[in-house]
Amino acid sequence: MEMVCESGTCRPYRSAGDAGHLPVHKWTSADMSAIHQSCLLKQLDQQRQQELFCDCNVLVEGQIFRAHRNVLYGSSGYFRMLLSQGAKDTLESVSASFDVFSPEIFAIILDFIYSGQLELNSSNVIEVMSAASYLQMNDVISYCKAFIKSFLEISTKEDDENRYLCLSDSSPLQDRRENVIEPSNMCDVSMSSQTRLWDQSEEDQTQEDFRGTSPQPSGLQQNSPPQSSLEAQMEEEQYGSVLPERRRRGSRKRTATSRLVTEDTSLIDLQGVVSHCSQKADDLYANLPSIVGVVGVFNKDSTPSMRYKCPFCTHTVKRKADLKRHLRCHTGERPYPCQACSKRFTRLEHLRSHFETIHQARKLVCRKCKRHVTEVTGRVVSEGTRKYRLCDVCIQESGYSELITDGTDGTEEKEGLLLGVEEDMSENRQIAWVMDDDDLAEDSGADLIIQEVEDSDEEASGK
DNA sequence: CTGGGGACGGGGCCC
DNA sequence: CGGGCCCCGTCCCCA
Repeated sequence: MEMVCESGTCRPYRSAGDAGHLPVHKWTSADMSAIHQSCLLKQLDQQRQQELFCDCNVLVEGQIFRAHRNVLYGSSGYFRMLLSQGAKDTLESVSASFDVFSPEIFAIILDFIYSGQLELNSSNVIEVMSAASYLQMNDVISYCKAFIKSFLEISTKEDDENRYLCLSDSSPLQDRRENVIEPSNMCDVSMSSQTRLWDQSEEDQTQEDFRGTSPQPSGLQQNSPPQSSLEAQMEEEQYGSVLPERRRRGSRKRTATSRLVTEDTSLIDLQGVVSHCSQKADDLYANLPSIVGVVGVFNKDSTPSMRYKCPFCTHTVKRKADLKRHLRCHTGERPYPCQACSKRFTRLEHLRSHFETIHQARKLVCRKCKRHVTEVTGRVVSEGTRKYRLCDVCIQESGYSELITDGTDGTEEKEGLLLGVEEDMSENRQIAWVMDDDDLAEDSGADLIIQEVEDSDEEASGK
């Protein structure tokens, strides 16, 4: 028995069970599967080019792309959602239109869907990745990330003890590049993508995710990009080996400080890439391609609204300045260090809020009884660099009253207490003492010194 | 174990 | 466009 691929591109196969013939090659099931998928994909691509059985029109900036809905369904989370909505109308042609990426970019995406060949270069990779993010094509995103990583000649970065980004001196650059995909004009991802194209279990899981988190895409309307699994994917990638402390703390989007995962090229952290390349949000922002600015949302009165899309996640913002601010959460940039405790912040207002709360006891609330106090009635208590207020009642109840000086020999008392703090701090223990408001200004950490620094500067000074 | 509060990060938007 | 305010979500700590 001889099996011949109809496309004529595959080599003939002779069954080993055929007594009359010895097998030409010893094919494994994996070979067979790959060949079958390759042949099937080629067939579908031929059908697409001949517009045979195409049941889906994709309109991109006025240009129509004909495709098969089942292929789109299997390749893109966005189309999966879109086509799921119209699943009952199986006999009617389905249309979708986009203005958020160019026809050229979509052609690259569509070629990838039908061939597994992704034509990436340095000038289109961001736009392709952005489009892939919109279309929820994680394979494409992963390979774009890999491409960028290799293109920028990046290496791994590691979290330092301060949980901030720094260059790792521990491993040679060469070693760290072993798992990097070298840049090329053609990024061949055919087998992996094809294999995943019809991976039902994964598809089910993905769809389950989309049901839970994504807004429903609508065919002819331009909506904000659906919540991609990219974010979850990136988060998962980021924290595959991230410090547990960092993972536990922080807000819902802990995107700033993370470790680059290099064991697998599919687990490449673009955010780490960007950070490692010492690109501040300003630089990143200045170099963003035009695709970042998108018209994809309609106001309530149906007028189009311009929004700016982050190239690294699905987030869109109204103002470019907000995008610039948002980019800091991807770059890990924390330009506002607290002079009192060395904690760093992405925004000046966060630093100010932190400083006033933690180091200046600006809250006129007794920390113990929560009652409102005044500058006079609320005495400032200090624990290390931390300060807070206690009302007179709570001070007496807590026994801190013994530490209050009568003003005549207060200097000695305070000096003694301060010395006591230092001694106890050396034993990793803290002791409280009471200060007047005037003491705040004298305390080394009392005045907020706003000093915008770069991470690299801070690291250098730290070393 | 659980609920409340504090600290912090991030988005929207006004000035 | 930057600064700042407000709001909300998340995490951690503590009673």
